[in-house]
Amino acid sequence: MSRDANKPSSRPRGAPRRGEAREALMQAALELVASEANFSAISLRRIARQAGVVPTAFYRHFEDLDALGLTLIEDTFRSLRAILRDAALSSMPLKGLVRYSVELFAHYVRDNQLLFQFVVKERFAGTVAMREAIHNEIVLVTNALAADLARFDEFSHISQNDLRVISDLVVNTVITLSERILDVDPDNAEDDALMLRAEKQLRLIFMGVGRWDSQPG
Amino acid sequence: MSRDANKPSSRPRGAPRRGEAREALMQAALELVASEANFSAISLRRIARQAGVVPTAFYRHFEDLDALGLTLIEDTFRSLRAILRDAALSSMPLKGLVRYSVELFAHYVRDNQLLFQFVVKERFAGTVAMREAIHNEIVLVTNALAADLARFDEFSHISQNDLRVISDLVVNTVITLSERILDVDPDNAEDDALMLRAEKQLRLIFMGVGRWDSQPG
DNA sequence: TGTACATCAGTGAACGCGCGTTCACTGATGTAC
DNA sequence: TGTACATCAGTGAACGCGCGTTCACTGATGTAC
Repeated sequence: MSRDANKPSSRPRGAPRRGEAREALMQAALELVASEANFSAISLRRIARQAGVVPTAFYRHFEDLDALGLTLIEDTFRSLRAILRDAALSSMPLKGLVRYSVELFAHYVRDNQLLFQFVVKERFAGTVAMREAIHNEIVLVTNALAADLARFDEFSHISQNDLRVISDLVVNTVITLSERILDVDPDNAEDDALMLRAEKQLRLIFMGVGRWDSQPG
Repeated sequence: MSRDANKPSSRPRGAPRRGEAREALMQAALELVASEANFSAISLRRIARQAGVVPTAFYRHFEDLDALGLTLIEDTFRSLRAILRDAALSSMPLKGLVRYSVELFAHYVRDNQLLFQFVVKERFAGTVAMREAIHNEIVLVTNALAADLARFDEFSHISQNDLRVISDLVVNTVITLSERILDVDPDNAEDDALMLRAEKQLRLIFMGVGRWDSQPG
């Protein structure tokens, strides 16, 4: 039991402490979106209620709901970019890279379930601003992957453009994996099957790359 | 000019003729979803207004908005299944199949732009019932593709399970293509680039299949 | 061909509700002295 | 260490609005005779 719980307080039970409302609103939005259809289906008032805050307090932290949504997207990808940077995939041997990457990514999606659920839903169903923000971030990830692949000798026969085409296919496959992981109970056996399938698909793609000729004539 | 336009009528200009309201409501929903974020963001009253019908008329044709959404999904896939059946891809030579399939599908998506836009948006952002309906239909398409592939000699060394893994990757790649086609202006040059990229990705996959071994060990 | 009637798609008024946003306020916290 | 004050996060009442849904209705269409 925390000390606070024993002290008399004018602050309602469960309400966020001063200065924590912003985080509480973001978390509340994520929770509601995860349990409902999507972001446009939930109201400012419900988010405030879930955050334990009065509706008008919302405006102290965000201009409107759009601003909150964009902040959630930015946060998700800032964190994802950090993970991908720290993973330093390009310094690994190609052998084993696929399995390692799939497991890393799957764990990361699980650890950030609510954020990814939000992004998956808003990627096509969000406002134009949100869709563009997500799209731009995915393009950045794809470009980074293409640059990483270019460092491997195994891909020296592939043109820069084709490396982007291949990276695009890889990224889409990994996105599909994460969409599926989010649909499945965390400690379900199905989870392993999803990862195994994605792994097979990525190995299949890289097998094709071995035979690929960037200058067909 | 139609004869109706010359006859005096108590029916308001633009309002659907008797018995056409159901179609008008479905079309109105598609138009509004295409111009807004998604289905959950539009109201029964706006759909009725767009259809040129009074809100209560909606209940003559659908129990609620959910029922309308599910009907749109069923219609989309009934039509798509018919196209794929008639295309009879499995009776074609494998050579040239990729280009033909990509072009067929791209044209079909363009011709049914509003329906596909609806499905793309609701695939992850819809109600549970809508998401399940879409998911089940995609599984059916994937199974059908696996069965088609099994008829080719080129794939005789692939296990049934691996054929499904491969079909899944192909279907996902084609879904991604259609999502992108819907984001782009119809007579834009970018359109060809999208098709070319998808074509390359599919050829890459089938190159991998040539080297694939279903019994590694 | 004409008439009486049943059907039922579409109407229009009305309801209570949750919504986003405004406004003046309160009172806890941090800072200057 | 104590006091006065500025800041500003959070409050609570109030507003007008569009919403989904109900209900009794109207009147065009198709059918039986």
